[in-house]
Amino acid sequence: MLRRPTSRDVAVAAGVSQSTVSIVLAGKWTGRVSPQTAQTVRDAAARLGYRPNLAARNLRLGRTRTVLLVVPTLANPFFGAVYTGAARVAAAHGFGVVVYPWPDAGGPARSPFAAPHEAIDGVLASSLATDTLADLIGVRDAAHDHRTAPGAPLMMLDSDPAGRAPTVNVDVADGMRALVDHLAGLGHRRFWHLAADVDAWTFRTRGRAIADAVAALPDAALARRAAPITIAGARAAVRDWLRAPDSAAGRATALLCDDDVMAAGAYKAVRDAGLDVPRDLSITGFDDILLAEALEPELTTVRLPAEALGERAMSALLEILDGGRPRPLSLPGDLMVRASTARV
Amino acid sequence: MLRRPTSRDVAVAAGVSQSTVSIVLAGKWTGRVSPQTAQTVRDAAARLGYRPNLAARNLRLGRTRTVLLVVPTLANPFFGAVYTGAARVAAAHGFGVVVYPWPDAGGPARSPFAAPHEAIDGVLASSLATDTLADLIGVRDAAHDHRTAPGAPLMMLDSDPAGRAPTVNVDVADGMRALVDHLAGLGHRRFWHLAADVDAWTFRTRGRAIADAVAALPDAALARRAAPITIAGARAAVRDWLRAPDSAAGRATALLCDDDVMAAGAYKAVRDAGLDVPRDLSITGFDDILLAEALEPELTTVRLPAEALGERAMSALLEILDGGRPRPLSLPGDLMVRASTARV
DNA sequence: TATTAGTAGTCATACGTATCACTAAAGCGA
DNA sequence: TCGCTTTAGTGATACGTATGACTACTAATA
Repeated sequence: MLRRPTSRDVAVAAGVSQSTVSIVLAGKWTGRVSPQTAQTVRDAAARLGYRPNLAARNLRLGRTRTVLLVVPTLANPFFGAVYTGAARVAAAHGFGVVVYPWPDAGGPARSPFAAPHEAIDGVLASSLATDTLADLIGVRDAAHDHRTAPGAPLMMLDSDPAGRAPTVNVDVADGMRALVDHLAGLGHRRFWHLAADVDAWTFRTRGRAIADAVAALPDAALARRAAPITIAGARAAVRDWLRAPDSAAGRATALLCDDDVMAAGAYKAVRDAGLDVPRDLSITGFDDILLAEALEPELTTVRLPAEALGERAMSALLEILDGGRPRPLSLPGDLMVRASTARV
Repeated sequence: MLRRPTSRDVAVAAGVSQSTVSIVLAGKWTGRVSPQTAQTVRDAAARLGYRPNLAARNLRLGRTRTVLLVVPTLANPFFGAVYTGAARVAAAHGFGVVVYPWPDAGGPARSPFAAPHEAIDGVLASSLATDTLADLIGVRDAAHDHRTAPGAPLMMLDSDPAGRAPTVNVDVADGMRALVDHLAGLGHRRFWHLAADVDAWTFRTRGRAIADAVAALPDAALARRAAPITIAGARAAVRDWLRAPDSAAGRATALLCDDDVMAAGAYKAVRDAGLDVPRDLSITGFDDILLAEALEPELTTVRLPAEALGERAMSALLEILDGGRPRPLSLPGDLMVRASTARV
């Protein structure tokens, strides 16, 4: 019956005590063990294929060097990129990252901590309602001591900065303003905003930014409709809009979509109506997912710095774990001017 | 100094011993504790907000009820769907799933087990080279006892069934055959195959299936070129191909792409050449990602049952953990006939 | 009454690690 | 030789849980 080797097995093999093995393999405490002994221990460990038992280590230390990354869904590659950035920074600090899609998996009723990932030092959450999540996991006060969740420190990403947890965000307002300014520069004055029918900070912010930017233009008009974030949903909404434009403003010359996927649906509705993008209607998206470049014409949109966002958020969370208080941060998006926008 | 409550704290609050708390909260062992006592314990636990310490439990039990899901990347939503299916089945059995993108994060040199996720009962790996991975983590023999990784049981998904680990696959060959038959039914006889330049089982299988299916047609011709799985890469390859068709067969009337993304690139190359899809060239993809429906014309492709795949693979892995030996399994893909294929 | 069977719960222990408190030996100046 | 410091290592312990072995008590049977 093969058994996984423990530090005690290594100790026996190396002819030292278990304490010595632990000291050597921890790496610190140099000077407590002679170089020769240390080498003997390391050799024995390698020979036996020893790997520390993490459950035991975590129990002993009361921390796990693991961070939970909560994302709304893995169906959107944006969150994959956030993970990549976060994991890179975490790994550089000896931390691991566990991904948990929520509420995508398990549904809103099931707390992320109903999952067996509970052995966690901190939580990084993306694009979620801060306070809902904070309630679920119990945000750490300074009074709490340094144990594993619940009560783990919470860092938010792409979320309402007015919430209870510190945030790292994309400067969504700035990105939307760039889109509106780009369109205004092409002579557009009558705008439609196809809004995502999701109550999330990022979409509320996108809507407000459009309203503000258009309001700043002389003689500009703006109408707004909501639709689900799907190709079919956006297609239907824009189809109806084109058939029955709002009486006052008439048909817009530019359509700002909350999201690239909705823009894809808008393309279809425009074609359904026998019109052309961008000749009859300029269209913009937001996010710059793969889709944006695949569409014909290629979509003018704003690229979100997903990996950088993950990196900065993880840095901030690690700072919190070290007792720091990171300041709120905003990263700019990149305006990607492509072929879906044209002069009126 | 607030401390996270332990089972001992609950015991004190309920006026019983720690063992009793453990027995009650484990749920089994019924009959060992009277209903009244059990209720008292549960009340106390709820009042204190007690949550078991997983590190301690894992150490004690020698297992974690957690499975590692290794996927090549999270940039592809296919793997998000695999996760969703796998997590659903796992949760129903009291297991959690930890996602690890590999080699996407960390690179090939870094074993998945360099990450602090090592406390794991089994590994589910998707779309990877079985033997490479098996070497890295050490596939479990029957001789090993039931401890955490390395040496954890391995279950593969969308991978070579001839490898050392059991597999759950999409019936890729059948899907490709369906595409070729569909095209043949539209009168096509001259085919191009735009192959992914990635050495993976699924792509090798796609290529072989196309070759076999075309060979089974009378008077049919097939040529093949490789390209990276990107819009730009596929676009360039198809552009060259259209400019300089292979001497013998001439320009094909149907282009089979290994992947939807490559099909998106092919669309662009066809337009660049002043041609039309599907009038001048029918195009097919594979996978049915969001892109397929966004393209204009919508792409004929094969939908992979990603969630079902995750579900079945997780079931099989749990069966292995129970000492079973699941049989290899293949799930059919769905032919999605859309507008990118037409009569010659 | 003596014995057995069943019920309700407690005691003690081990999982594998990291670290504090300790010791034995050696070095060293006076 | 004596005290003092430094070096190199060991012993013991606790983290929080689950569970086998045990006990105290009650009820049933002979």
